[in-house]
Amino acid sequence: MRDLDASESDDSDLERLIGYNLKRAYLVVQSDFRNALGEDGFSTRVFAALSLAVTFPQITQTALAAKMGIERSGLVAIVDELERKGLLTRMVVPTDRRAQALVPTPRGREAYAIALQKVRAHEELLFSTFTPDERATLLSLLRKMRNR
Amino acid sequence: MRDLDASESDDSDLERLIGYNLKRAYLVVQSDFRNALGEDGFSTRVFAALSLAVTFPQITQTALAAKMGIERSGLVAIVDELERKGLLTRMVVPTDRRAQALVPTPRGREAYAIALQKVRAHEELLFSTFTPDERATLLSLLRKMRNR
DNA sequence: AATAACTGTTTACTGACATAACAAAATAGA
DNA sequence: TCTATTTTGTTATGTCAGTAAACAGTTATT
Repeated sequence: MRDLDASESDDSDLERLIGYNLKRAYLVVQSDFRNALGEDGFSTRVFAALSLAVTFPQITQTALAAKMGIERSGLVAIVDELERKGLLTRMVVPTDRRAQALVPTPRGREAYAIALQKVRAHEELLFSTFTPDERATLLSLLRKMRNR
Repeated sequence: MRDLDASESDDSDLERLIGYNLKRAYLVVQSDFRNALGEDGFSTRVFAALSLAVTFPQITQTALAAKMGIERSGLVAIVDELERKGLLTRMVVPTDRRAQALVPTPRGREAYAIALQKVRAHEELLFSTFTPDERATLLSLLRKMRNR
């Protein structure tokens, strides 16, 4: 799904709204992401979950959902997928029998390392026309938005 | 749906990816948008369609879909909604009996003007901690992304 | 001991898209 | 001019990402 917009910079109200441009830019990244990771690759959210599980091993599902900014219920399917693929396991937490500690398997760590490289290469390509300065600026402005 | 992320700047791989930050920033804007427009307000895509119909009256559905970057089939429901609310009409194109020219009604123009003001006020609030320079920079970087 | 709160889960729902097929109409090619 | 191709709007169907509500089991509070 390429960007079909023929008249690129038509000077409409819409084009002057940050929100609209943010959405369009996000769709560009999103649509390229999967194709960068290939057929068997993760969706963005599964990649994000795996990344956080690798970075914070033994994280609980509630904590992970909070970090991702989604509901606990939504995380279930994501963890199911990663567990089914043998990339992480739900482990018992001795101190709290309700909770599940998410622990990446060795294969999970491997798969993540590979995926991360692909994602970085993908971003490298996507932002090849951006100077390092522009990338850093964009990153920090987006971070600032998240923190309101 | 507020941003539940407690540890704001945990220095994970994810936080260094532009794509991830873009997605999170987009979700912040998206979730605030509807609530800014109130109960009876438009969704982002309906607002976008109305905006373009007002800016380019008599635009055809195919052209509008192209401008929005979505498929023609997806636009049908959006135009249905706007027509049902009496904000625009599908008019006959004399030169091509297949096409429908989208023409905003006076009420449509009014509703759009009001909504646009609300959206702008919303962005003003959302970016209240941003300098004019930062806003302009963010806008131009996002535009640059869209054009690859 | 009783009540409240929390964890992971299921189920059902929504919104925002895509794809494929279609009839009616327009255009291009022979 | 006749035929074949393309285009327009539309319907039907499916997918993906997410929410909300309810639930059982467990832990915390009072």
